[in-house]
Amino acid sequence: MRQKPKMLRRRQILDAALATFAAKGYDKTTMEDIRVAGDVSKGTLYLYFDTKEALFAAAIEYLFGDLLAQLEQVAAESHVESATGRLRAFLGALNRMSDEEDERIGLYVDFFVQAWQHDSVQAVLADAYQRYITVLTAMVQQGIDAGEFHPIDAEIMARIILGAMDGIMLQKLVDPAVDFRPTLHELAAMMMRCLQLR
Amino acid sequence: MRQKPKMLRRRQILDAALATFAAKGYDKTTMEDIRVAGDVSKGTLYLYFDTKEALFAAAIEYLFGDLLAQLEQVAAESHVESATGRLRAFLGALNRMSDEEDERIGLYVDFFVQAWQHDSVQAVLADAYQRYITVLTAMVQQGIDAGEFHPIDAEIMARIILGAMDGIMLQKLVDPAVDFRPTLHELAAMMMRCLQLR
Amino acid sequence: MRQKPKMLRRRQILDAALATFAAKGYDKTTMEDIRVAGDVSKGTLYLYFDTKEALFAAAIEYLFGDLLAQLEQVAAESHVESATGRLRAFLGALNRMSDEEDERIGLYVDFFVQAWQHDSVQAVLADAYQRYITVLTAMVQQGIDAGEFHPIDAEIMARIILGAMDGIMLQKLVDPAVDFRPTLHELAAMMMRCLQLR
Amino acid sequence: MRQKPKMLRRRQILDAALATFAAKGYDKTTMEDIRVAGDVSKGTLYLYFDTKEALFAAAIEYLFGDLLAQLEQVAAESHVESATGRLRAFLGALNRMSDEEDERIGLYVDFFVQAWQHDSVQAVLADAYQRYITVLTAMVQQGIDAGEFHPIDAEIMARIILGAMDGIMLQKLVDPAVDFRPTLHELAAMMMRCLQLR
DNA sequence: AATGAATGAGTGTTCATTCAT
DNA sequence: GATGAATGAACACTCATTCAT
Repeated sequence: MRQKPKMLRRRQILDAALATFAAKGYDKTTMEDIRVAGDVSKGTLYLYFDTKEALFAAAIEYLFGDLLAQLEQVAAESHVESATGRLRAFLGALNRMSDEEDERIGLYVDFFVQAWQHDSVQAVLADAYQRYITVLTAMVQQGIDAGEFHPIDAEIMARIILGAMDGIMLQKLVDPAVDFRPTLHELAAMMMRCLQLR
Repeated sequence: MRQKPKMLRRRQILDAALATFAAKGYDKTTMEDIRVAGDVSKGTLYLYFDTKEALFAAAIEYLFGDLLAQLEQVAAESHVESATGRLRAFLGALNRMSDEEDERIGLYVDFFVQAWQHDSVQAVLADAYQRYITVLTAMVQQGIDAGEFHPIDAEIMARIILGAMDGIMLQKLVDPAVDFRPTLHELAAMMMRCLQLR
Repeated sequence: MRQKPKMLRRRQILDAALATFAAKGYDKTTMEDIRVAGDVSKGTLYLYFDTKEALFAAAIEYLFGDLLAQLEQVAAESHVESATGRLRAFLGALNRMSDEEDERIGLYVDFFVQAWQHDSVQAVLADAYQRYITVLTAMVQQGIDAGEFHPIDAEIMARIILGAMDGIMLQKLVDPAVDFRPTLHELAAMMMRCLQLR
Repeated sequence: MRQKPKMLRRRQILDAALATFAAKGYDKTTMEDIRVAGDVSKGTLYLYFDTKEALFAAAIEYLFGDLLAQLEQVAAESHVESATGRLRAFLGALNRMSDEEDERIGLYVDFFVQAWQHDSVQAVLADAYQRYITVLTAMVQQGIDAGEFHPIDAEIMARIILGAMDGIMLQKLVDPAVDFRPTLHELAAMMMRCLQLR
């Protein structure tokens, strides 16, 4: 195939990898599957990524890259509303994202399993997760500082919220028929209720 | 090897399988690993379980077997206290169990990933998960019926609680240094606060 | 294939490996080649030898095994003759062996090259070579002690003799048409002449 | 990169190739290794040499080129001494060269192994080896003609001497700790002793 | 019931070589 | 002439599963 700008080719591979990992999981995905999905040669795959593990880690980074940057910016910029309003909006955004990622839940959970087994994956996922936690912790803390929320430990709160969302989506793997949206919605409402001072 | 009562031999294999799956995850565990851990021959392994997948599913069932029966009994029997007190006790029991299962978190998450990929695993895990949900839903419902809790959807509440616990433990895979006990503890407290009528 | 006594199967593989290594050299020989030559399955190959390198090392050991044992016994037993006569007989035996190993010269040289690159091969070859040196050194030393030979350093003499034989055979790889027998013969004669006291 | 006179670029590649082949052997050396060592592009490599095999053959030629020309000249020119003195000097020179080539012994032996497998390598090595033999044969013959040496077959003598030197160095691959200089020295002395008429 | 030797399809990875720029 | 991205055939090795004993 013709030469392409390196970054374009890289994306092409990462997109193929993500699609395949999302469909079959890390272990059942073969480099051959990715090769076919990405319409690249085996050699090219290894030209861009040293190992399957490295490709997986890169795919995680790639997937969370824009997403997190976006979230961080949103969290940093919105000066207008009350902390309450902003957190509510943020949770709404997270919920909407979860909706759209319906198909990728297996992949997300696989991230954790592979992080458990491969240090390089753990490093990347830890970084991404920490960024989620940091953003959410900051939002909660602002609410506390503004006197809008109960003075609880903001990071614990952040971990509860993110964990709960992940865990609820987990259920989809056990019963794909389940619609987790009402549960996520109720979770967000409940969290707000718990946080707010009366 | 001397013949053993079938059930004993079965347990021996399941224990070995659980220990190995818990250490290396489903995919990196080989039947040979299990053979060694269980001090059985290859042939015997297949005498008791048709495939690796079937062994994994059986291991899930085995692991949750006693546990769930116990929980269900506890939930059914304890007449004494208020619904509030009983739920509190139940959550406490769950938390304590989670503590002790520290080492098996990876395995638990792997259950979900394999359920995603293998129908037979999904069937078993779905059953176990449903039993958790059912028990917890019942306890919440009793509180509502007794006028102690807000009249929310009991199953959604159950799903939030179990999901949150799972999701919080998930974080351990990303950062093994994290101590999730305070988070779990705070979660339980918050759930009770949200539920209770004032 | 039917089960065979382990040692028989092992030999079957080693014979196939030796034949293939001798024909194509270590690097150009694939495990598949050996599999075919030995009429075994891939899996069986690895059941008996962990890696290609280990199989190569085992093949060296196997090849020199009987041979060296034989030589050592010959050297130890023949009480009858003079040291001169015995050394002459020994060199004659070595020459005859070299003759018959015509086809394997490439393999022998490959032993050295692979020993250079792989420690495990080096270890095995070093052991075999040392045994040759030890036997030959002993024979020379006996001649010196008996007053039949010049009092030179026996091990250096042994190294010269063995080295010269190897080096002369080396020439066959450069020009397969060359007949190294007269050269080997002359070498033996010359060595005897140099050693003997007049 | 700037254009260089063709021959300079060629040497740059050959030097890189020799260094790499000497370190890792023919088969473990990749064209990429040579590319890096030579600071050239992949394309340029193939611009100067059609295949890896051709590059190896060219490297052999390059390595022996000056060396042999030098030796041949030395052999042809030195009219002064007796044949005995000249052969002694020649062997001394060879021994000194061997000393310095300590690091390249693996490579030299690999020449023979690759010659065994690749005709093109064999052709080049055969040529170089023949030149060694020719030079040495001539020197021995001169000694015979001058009545200084026993009237033996000069070429056989040459083959014994060169072979012995090669074979003694071979031992270094089996035990890198061995110091072959005393052995080489003793070999030269012994050869002179055998040759000379008393 | 129990064994463990045997299997072979399948996997991640390498590397000499090509060719559009 | 020089480049380096792209290729794909080939390789060593793995492992779930079978079956003769």
